[in-house]
Amino acid sequence: MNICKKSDIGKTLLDIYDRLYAEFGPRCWWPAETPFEVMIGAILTQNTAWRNVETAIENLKRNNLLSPEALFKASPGKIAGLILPSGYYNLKAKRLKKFLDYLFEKYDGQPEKMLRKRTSKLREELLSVNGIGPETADSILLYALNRPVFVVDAYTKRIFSRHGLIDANDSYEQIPALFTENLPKRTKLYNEYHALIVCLGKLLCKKNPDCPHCPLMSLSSTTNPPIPPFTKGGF
DNA sequence: GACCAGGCACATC
DNA sequence: GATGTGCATGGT
Repeated sequence: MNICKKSDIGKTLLDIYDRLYAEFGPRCWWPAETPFEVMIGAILTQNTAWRNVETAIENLKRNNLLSPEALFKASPGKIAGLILPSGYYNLKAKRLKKFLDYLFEKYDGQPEKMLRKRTSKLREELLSVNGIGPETADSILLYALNRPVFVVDAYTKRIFSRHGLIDANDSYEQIPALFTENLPKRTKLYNEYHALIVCLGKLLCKKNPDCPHCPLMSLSSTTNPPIPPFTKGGF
């Protein structure tokens, strides 16, 4: 993973957070009106730009389908037509239906009932739903259910491996430990931190991995390899 | 026209 | 276990 002492890693992680916060300010994630909307957005944004997801969510709202009951009753074909702008619409329509099947089977279609269950059990359940992987499950836990879970995405891996804090070969399950074992276990901190990482990741110059505008560049030694180019597939 | 975006499941080796 | 591929629209 890395060779720094634990206390040093914690200080470095907080330093990075402070720099990002100073650069970008509070991100106030997740951009949604209800926990259910967060859950739907988490599925729709899989490998998709958020602006396209916004259009899809607006379509669902306009058709009064952004409630568990309405979406549960809607046909996959109807849903696919409305979420078309988010891409992978047939696939995502099926994934939404699978998630709603789970929500109704376990929680009577009421997301607030999920709050009664332990985080580890909820994560296990979410991962068992076809179409919900680690990042989507953790996004739901953190942003919809306010659990202190650190969300890792391709940006996190790219940026923190660049700065030598994780290994580029670390699995998804290894990376959150860097944060949860070295930072205070606070939902609000994890919420902002991940949102700030995404904000930075979007801005980094794709064609110039050593982007001099990156607010973290002074953390890097000259021996660090350049940020690897983004590759499809993630983990 | 090429590349990328707040992944995931499945097939193949 | 690791790697490759399909899923797909819309912005740059």
